[in-house]
Amino acid sequence: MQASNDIRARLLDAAEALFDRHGFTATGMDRLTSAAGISSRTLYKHVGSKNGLMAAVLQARDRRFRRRVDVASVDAFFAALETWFAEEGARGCLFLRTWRETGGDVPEIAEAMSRHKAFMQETIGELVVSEIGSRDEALADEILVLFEGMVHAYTYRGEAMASAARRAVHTLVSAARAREPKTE
Amino acid sequence: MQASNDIRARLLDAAEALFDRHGFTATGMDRLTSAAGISSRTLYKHVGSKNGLMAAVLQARDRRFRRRVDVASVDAFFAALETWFAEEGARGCLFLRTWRETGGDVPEIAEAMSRHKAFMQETIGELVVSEIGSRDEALADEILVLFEGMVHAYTYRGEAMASAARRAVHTLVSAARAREPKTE
DNA sequence: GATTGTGTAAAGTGATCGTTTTACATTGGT
DNA sequence: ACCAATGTAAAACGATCACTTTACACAATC
Repeated sequence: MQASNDIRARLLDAAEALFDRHGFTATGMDRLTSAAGISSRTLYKHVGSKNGLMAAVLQARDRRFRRRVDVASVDAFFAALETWFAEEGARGCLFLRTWRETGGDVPEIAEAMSRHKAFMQETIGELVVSEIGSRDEALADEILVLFEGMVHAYTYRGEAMASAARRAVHTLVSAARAREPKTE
Repeated sequence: MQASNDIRARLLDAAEALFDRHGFTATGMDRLTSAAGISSRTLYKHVGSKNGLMAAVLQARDRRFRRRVDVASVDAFFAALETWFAEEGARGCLFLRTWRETGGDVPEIAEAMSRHKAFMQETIGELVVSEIGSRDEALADEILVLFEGMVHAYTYRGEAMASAARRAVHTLVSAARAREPKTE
């Protein structure tokens, strides 16, 4: 059981790196098995199929991501994103990328994407409350656009896009506070 | 020559639709030839390879996109984007998607992506000038993040993300105007 | 100490990949 | 009338695809 967890963790780590770097469709099963150091028989025993492997990878990535952005303020949220990119590199949202690469036609992948994005929306909504003092879905949506924009623009423009997003989010929050000064 | 242009146009149209809908790697050459109604020999005579086809598709798409966003104000720019999405659907930036799907390893595709993104940056920079009265790279970068965010968030949240982006861009431009009131 | 579970290595499944080739029909210009 | 260009249909190319199967090794459990 412990060895089984080891194997699964090794597989998911290797698969996440390969899918992220080379794309889902372009990564063959032989590359995955040899990178994880396991046989193809074992891989299929554990995750059933290539789609199943991707779904497991996305679930693990989502868990890791949630831990990373468990912070108290909007600015800390964007700072956490910036740290993630600096440490792991930024190649765009793996959920969206895989969802689109498969034409949205793979249910397990579409659902993993939906869950992840719903969590992001809820997280930002709560951060807005702690910033503004009340729910403000309009502001939350604006910040969601900035979040998504930073994730993707960072891939080709780098750190400048992180600074831009943080400046913009500060301006938007200030404007919202001035508009509706419930707290302070 | 006229028939040759017809064939090429038909090929690029069909290929763009298939690549956009199903992804670059997942779309096979037989699907492309039968959708365009041409033989594989003709396809290879015209574009040389699958990568060459994608590069040609991206170049045509870039031309079409530039015509669409040839507008006079930042708000008109986002309005043009919204119209594009309403008419053609939004499945994320085809340049970024294809670039990442190929791991950034196909030079012709990487260059098409770079050219397109450089144009976007320059276009937004000029729109900021006409809005603010002078160059403001910081504001332009913030708007670029909003643009990229709208493109990708629209794929899973729809029109709400277009409204959010337009609200946010208005707030950012107003704040910049208040900060640096060169022209009125 | 036989059984059950879980692993490996490696060959084999048929299908599909991108690309080339062969053979032939149609066309427009000199 | 002929030649060169440009198209089609279809077979063939070897490679690779996701996935399964066969045969075997080493554990721990009852």
